[in-house]
Amino acid sequence: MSDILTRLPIAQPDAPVQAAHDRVYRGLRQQVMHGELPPGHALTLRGIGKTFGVSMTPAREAVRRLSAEGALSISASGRVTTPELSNDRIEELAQIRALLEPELGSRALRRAHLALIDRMDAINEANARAVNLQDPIGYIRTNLEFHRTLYLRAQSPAILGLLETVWLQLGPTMRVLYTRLRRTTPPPHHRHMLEALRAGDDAALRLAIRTDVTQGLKHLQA
Amino acid sequence: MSDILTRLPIAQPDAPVQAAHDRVYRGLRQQVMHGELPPGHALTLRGIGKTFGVSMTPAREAVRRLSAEGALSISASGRVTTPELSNDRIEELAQIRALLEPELGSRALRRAHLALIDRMDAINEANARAVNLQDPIGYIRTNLEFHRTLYLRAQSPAILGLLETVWLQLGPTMRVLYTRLRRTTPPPHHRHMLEALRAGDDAALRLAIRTDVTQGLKHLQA
DNA sequence: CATGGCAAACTGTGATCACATTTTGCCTGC
DNA sequence: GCAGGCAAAATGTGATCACAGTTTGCCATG
Repeated sequence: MSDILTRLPIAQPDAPVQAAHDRVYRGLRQQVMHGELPPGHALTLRGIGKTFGVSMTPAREAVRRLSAEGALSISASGRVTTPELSNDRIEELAQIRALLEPELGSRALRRAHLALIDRMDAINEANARAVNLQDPIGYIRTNLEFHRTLYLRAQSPAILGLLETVWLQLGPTMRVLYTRLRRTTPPPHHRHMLEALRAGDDAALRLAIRTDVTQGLKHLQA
Repeated sequence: MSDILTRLPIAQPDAPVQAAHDRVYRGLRQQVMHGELPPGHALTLRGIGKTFGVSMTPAREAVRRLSAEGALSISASGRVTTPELSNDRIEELAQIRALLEPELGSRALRRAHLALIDRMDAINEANARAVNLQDPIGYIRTNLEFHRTLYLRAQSPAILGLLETVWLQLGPTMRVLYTRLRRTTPPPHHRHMLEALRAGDDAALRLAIRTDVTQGLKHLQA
């Protein structure tokens, strides 16, 4: 049961032929978003190419695309690393999440049905298991999947797309955050979100989401 | 051919050495954001390269970066065009502006001073002149500059960066909008924004910005 | 006049290469 | 022991090329 949940959330039903640069892009993107790479981790085009079995050209395109989304930083001399965020930038990104995510939740609420809430419940349990296992990557993955499952219902691809780039930028930082504080209990506000969803309470849902988003990142401010 | 001539490195005393792909990126980005290209306009890598005097490689990188920001669309077969937005997507992007821009305005308000307001006033007059001249590109440019001048004061680069990608996506569409409705009066809410700024009234500023952003794009909904 | 098809032109993709710059690591001299 | 410097290795950049897929334009056919 949990095997399904640990799989990639975005499963393309019909994946025709993936261009090489797209395979590289997706692979790197998942590594960054799920916090598999620490902040400041260095990458090389030749190394990426070797990992994915392609030449430098597709690796460069994937890197260029990811750096445009803020998932990777490129130094003045062109070297590629995962970003190291300042506290100010983390605060800004948290603020963006606090603005966009309640809106997405509200839009999803109008279209939500019981099966959706049940699915979120299951993901939340997988999230709790990741907490018990002290598995930061699993924690980040299930946490994002919990939110994304709800927001997909909002039918607002532009907003969700923008939000995912924010998640991307926070990926390496969240890894540090969740490895450092070794939490022992799952995020309490996921329960509040589920309750508000069942009750159809828009204001309560917005508040629960905003609190969940804001609180998690507060702990990082050193 | 004059191929050799276009490839000769020309010594530029003042200009810092700018990577070729970055020059191409900036050039295309400005064309898109200022509405110099209509929605659906086709571009080719070889054509872009020729325009900027570079080979396909930097052109491809610039295009890849811009498509990651939503400034360009890439078809299934890899063809590059400016995006043609659906009404739903326009509504979403307007909603994002309505969420982010009041926040940026509010942050800027705390740091605003008289010289800033004067500068915005001057830009607004240039905007009015563009209206009189029926110059859509000038109108879009000065309109964005008006907003950006304010938001730069917010000292929130992450939020502003995200917002600029939204502007980018709306560029070609705004061109259509403003050429179609041939407005004869400048946007009235710019005045309200300036008044709220002078009064230091946060709530009034947020409302003025939200209205300005929302109203402009309402006219496009067919 | 409309339609189908086919060849030519066009276009994006990925590999490879030469080159300039940066980074690394070692070794000398103090 | 510690800088400083220098050569070697590593790295990103941009040009070029072959290739496959797509689009275009023209002509024959009905």
